[in-house]
Amino acid sequence: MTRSVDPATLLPADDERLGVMAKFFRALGEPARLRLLEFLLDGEHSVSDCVEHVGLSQGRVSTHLACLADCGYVTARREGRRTYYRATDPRVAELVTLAHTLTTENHAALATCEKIDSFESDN
Amino acid sequence: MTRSVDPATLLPADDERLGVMAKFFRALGEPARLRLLEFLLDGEHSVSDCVEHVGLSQGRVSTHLACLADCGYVTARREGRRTYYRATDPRVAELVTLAHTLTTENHAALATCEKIDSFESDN
DNA sequence: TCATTATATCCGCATAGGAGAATATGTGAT
DNA sequence: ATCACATATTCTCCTATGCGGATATAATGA
Repeated sequence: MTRSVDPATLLPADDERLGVMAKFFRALGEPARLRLLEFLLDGEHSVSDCVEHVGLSQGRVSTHLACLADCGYVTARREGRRTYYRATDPRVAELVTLAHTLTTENHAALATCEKIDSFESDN
Repeated sequence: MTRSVDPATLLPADDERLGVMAKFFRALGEPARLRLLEFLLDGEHSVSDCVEHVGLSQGRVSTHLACLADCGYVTARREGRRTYYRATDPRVAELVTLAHTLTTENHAALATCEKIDSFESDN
C-alpha cells in the first residue's frame, strides 16, 4: 500500500491539497478581492454596493465575488434581482486579522519584495 | 485633515496596506511555496534539502525561499556556504493550520472554482 | 590564486489571470 | 409579453509571474 516516497515525486493527494490551499490563498492575493472581503466582513452588501466601493467594472466585481464565494470566504443570498454577499465565518475574520498583524510587523521587508509584484508604484 | 472619501477613490494608505497584504497572501498562493513553507515549519533545512524536497530547479527554489523570507514567513541563516531556512513564528503555523481547516471544509467548492487556476488537472 | 561547492540572480519563454466592454441571464413591474 | 434593472458570463488584451537553464556570487580549502 505504501507508495513511492521519492521526495520529488510527492503523493498526488498532497499535490491536490496544496493546489487547493494555494487557490484559497491566491484568492486573497489580490488587493481588490481583499478590499471586497473586508467590506463584506463589515456587513452584507449587494453587488452594486461592492462595485461602488471598489471602483471596478461590474463584471469584474461580480467575478471577484464569485471567486470569494467559491473559496468559502463569503456567502451569497439572492433577493429579488439583487445578490447580497457577506462574510460570516469568524475564522475568516481571524485569518485576515492575523495577516494584517503579520504584514504590519513586516511591512518594510514586504514592501521591497520584488519576487511578487503587487504594484511597486512610486509611493 | 479629512480627505476625500469617495468610495472609489480610496485612501492611498489603504491602497498600500492592501497591496502589501495581497503580496503576503500571494506568497502562499503557490503550491511549491506552500510545500516549502510546510517543510520549513517542520524544521530547519538548507536550500539543497529544499530542492530535493520539492523537485524544482535550484534557482527557482532559491527564489521561492527568498520570497517566503521577504514576506516574513521564514528566516534565513547562513552557515558556511549553506543557507538554512526555517519558519519560526508560531502565528505562521497558525495561519497555515487555519487555512488548512477552512479549505478542507470547503474542498468541494474550491476544487471547482475556475476563477483561479491552480491546476485543474484531470484527477 | 584557483578549484569546488552552495546559493543567488538573470534571461527568455509560456501561461495564469486581472481589466473593461459587450452581452447573456434572471427577476420583478407594467 | 415587454421592459428595465441587477447580476453573471464571455471576449480580447496585457501584465505578473512561474519555470528551467545559464551564469554570477559567496565561501571554503588546497
